[in-house]
Amino acid sequence: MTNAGQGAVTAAAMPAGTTIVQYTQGDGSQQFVTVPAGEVQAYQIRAPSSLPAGVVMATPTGITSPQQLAEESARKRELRLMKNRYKNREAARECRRRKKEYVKCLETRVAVLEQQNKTLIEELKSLKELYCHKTETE
DNA sequence: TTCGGTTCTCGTCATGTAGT
DNA sequence: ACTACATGACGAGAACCGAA
Repeated sequence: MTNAGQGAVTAAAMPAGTTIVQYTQGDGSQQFVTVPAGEVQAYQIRAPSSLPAGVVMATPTGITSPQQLAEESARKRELRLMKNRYKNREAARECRRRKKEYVKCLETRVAVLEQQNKTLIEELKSLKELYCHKTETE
């Protein structure tokens, strides 16, 4: 992350006391870093007009020591976990929605089959009666 | 009214699977 | 091998309900 460039920050979805910095790296890929509240000053915060309300740009300053790099990678790891959590939350919602829908479908099918079963039972009954009368008269 | 038990809902983690 | 996604399992909190 030493080649970090500029990025967007949105505080809205973050745990209290942290902010996310999104970097655009040299190769154009997006990277994220969580920034504890106390460290926000280490970034040069700007707010270009092209970004949505509540989003600002940030440029990190001087991350050079091994310790800082370790902290940085720890932040990256935490951020990755956070992003996974977010995605998984959505996935779980979707999964449950599908499951509900599936169960509803099954219940509908059960109702239809029960009705068919009733009809068939009635049909069988009347056929039996018909058959009985016929054999009686023979 | 309130307390304890039960059910529902949601977020998270772990794990399996398919696609690249 | 790595990644993204789907889903089961689990725990926490909310909602509901009947008994005291």
